[in-house]
Amino acid sequence: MHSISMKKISVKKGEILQHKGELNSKVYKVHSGLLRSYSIDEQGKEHIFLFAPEDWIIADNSAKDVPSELYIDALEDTECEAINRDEDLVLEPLKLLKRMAVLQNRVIMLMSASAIERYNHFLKTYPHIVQRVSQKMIASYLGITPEALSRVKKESHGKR
Amino acid sequence: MHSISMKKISVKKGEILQHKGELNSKVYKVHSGLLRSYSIDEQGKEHIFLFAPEDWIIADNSAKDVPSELYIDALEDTECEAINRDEDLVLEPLKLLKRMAVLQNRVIMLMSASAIERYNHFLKTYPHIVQRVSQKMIASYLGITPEALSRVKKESHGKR
DNA sequence: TTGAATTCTTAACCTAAATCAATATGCAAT
DNA sequence: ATTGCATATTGATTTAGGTTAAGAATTCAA
Repeated sequence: MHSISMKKISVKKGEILQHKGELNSKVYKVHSGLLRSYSIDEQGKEHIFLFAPEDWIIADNSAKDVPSELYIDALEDTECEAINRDEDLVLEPLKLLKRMAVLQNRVIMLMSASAIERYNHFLKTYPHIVQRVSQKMIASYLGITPEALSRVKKESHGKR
Repeated sequence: MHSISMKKISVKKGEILQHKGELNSKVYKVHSGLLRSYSIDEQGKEHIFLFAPEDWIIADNSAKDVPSELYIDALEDTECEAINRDEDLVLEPLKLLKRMAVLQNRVIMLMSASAIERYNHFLKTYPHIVQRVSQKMIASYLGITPEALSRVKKESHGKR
């Protein structure tokens, strides 16, 4: 038997908690503040994978023996704790299922909804995050350019 | 203590195992054959979420108290077993992590890769499935039209 | 085996969103 | 306050992929 390790961590806005390519990546549980995970593609473009505000859990989900795909950094000063991936599995199985649900929704949205629809869905689903991050970040999360988001917002003024 | 329930199920090609909107959806472990999950959007368009060949697990991942988003049906005659979602969590935690990894990859691909790139990635990642399903199905999985896939294949002839 | 029904390919045209570029607005640091 | 820098908006142009349509190739049922 071994005791469970949970390191408390303070991260300043802008600090990178985890780099792409790292091997035994951790799971982070956010107590206060805001973390995000993102990838950078071959053309150097950033794509936000997930926002993690208070009480969310964020991690790279690559297989354990494979280098991580995602960076994780802080969009606000953040207090969180680092948990080992296998321990997370045992500790909070229900949160893990919830994360799966979020991912499933994300895939469905990306495959079947237009930019406007994705934006409106985002507003409804994450009303608290919208005010805390830049348009640029939201656009990146939606999989569109900031320019496209700006135009989309103008259009939807009429419609709601 | 309660015993774990696992029902063996035989599904004929074309049969629907699970409908969108169902409430306590099951997790299916495929022994032989091929299942798929898919959604149908407001315009009536089908989007394949996942292929599940031998030894894969397929399920709707919506929150337990929420109606399922996905249909599951058989692309080939299939032998599988139905497992309750909470039991699946305990039984095969490592497979669950693997499913997360697959989903993460899928999101990254959808956000940052072109149709050609997604197709080539699919070929590399699922070489066995490619031969067993129609172009139409692959296109649907990739999030493009069959016409676009046809074009993409012609283009990549030169390149590899 | 033959007809009917999908599926696949190809082409012409259309549209949503990307790219490029210029200006405007906001914000942080001195 | 003033400079500098990132963000946001707007416009002009391009492009990847969607749509429509028609023919060829496969699959399927009787």
